[in-house]
Amino acid sequence: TAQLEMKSLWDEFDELGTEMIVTKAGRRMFPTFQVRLYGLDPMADYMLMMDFVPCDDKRYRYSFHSSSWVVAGKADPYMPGRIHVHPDSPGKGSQWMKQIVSFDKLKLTNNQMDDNGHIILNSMHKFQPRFHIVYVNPKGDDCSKTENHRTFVFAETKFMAVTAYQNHRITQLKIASNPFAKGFRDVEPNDCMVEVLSHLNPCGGPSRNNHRPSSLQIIN
Amino acid sequence: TAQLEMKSLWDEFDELGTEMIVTKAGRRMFPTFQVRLYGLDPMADYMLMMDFVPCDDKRYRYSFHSSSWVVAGKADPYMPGRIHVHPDSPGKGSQWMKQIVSFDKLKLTNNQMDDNGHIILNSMHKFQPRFHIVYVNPKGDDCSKTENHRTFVFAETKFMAVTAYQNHRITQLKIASNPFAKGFRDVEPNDCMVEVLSHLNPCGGPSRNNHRPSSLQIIN
DNA sequence: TTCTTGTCACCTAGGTGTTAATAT
DNA sequence: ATATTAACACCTAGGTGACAAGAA
Repeated sequence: TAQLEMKSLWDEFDELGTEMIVTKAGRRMFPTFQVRLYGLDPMADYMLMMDFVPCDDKRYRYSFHSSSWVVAGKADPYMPGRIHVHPDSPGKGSQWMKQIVSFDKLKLTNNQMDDNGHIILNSMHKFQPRFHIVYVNPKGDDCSKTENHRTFVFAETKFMAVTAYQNHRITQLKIASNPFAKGFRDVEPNDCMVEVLSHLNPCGGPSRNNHRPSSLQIIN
Repeated sequence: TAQLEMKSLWDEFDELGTEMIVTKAGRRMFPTFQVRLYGLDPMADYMLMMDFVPCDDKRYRYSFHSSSWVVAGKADPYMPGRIHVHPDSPGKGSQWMKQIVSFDKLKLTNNQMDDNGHIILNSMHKFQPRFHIVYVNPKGDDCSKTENHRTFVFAETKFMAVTAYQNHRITQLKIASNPFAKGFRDVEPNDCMVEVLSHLNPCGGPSRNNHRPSSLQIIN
């Protein structure tokens, strides 16, 4: 069995409509897809992997008027998606279970010609990440004889691929929760941010920010 | 078989008498111990590891008068050294051979109570790094039946463990060749440095350095 | 109009030797 | 005297959204 890490953060994003940036060079996901595993055979070898499937065959655009995503036609053609194999694969069950498994090396791109092994997604399309555990048979590899593959889908991790954020509330939640975006935080985390930052370091301290004026800014 | 990477850089250090810093928190080696492997069974599993053995049972001190290391007594007691297992272990022969194997996660410490898994060394003692390839038998693990272990020693990688550099020429060579010490370079790499920097980026460009006056400094 | 691209300041994270203070 | 420690400025390396310019 597999349990999604940071589920409450994923839920917050999902309620707003998660967006993930795709770039030519490849962009990491945030939140990062992380799972905790239970019930594996400690001695057996497993491959862990992820892929992404379209949620529907529609293309979307963001309506700033209604602050929501609206259908903008039929989906662009989608090749059978690439599979991202966790770099620690193959590994023993005991190894995978003794700590959280993090897919932080996985990157998303919109470059159909990508040769860096990144996951290729169509922008303005909706995707569902999937997580796979594959049991590696040591020798007698009788294909399709035993159940050797298991797939997990966490609905709260679905997202819209974008080249630039559309929903401003998503942008703000990313800035508030992603440590690498700390440079864009305008105010110190206080009362009104508690529910957002409770997933992370609760004592983040004030941020310094010189790129834009702000009356609440703390300069030190 | 195994081939030492950056051998010419190791040789330069060895001629001066290599020194490696040990700290309580753990310090990486520089140069990093890296090898290129050949002749492994592509399908077989191997563990790759390193350990460190004393070169002698002496304790040294650096004589600034003679600019050399002199014996300063008998060696401090030395526990059987820890073994550093390469984090990609176990891995298939094909994996190990398709790229340089780098022990850049290995750290040296002088803290006898270290619980971070770092290599514990006595300061002011001389050590010889060793590299081991261990063949992992899949099932019938009859111990000491077949030769399943191989050790490589590169004499040019021996070094003195220190808490602070003693030989100033070693300090200068570290600064000139370690990218992380670029902040201490006083002059741009030019003609007289070619043989040192030929192992690294030959077009390093000038460095900016404000912590000490220098008539040759380039400010931009 | 709508979407994409490239550059940038600002971060996180962590590897350097220096230096002054401390220990032995 | 000699050896060790801890804080520090200065790097490498790379992950952020903002922004202006470009493309469709």
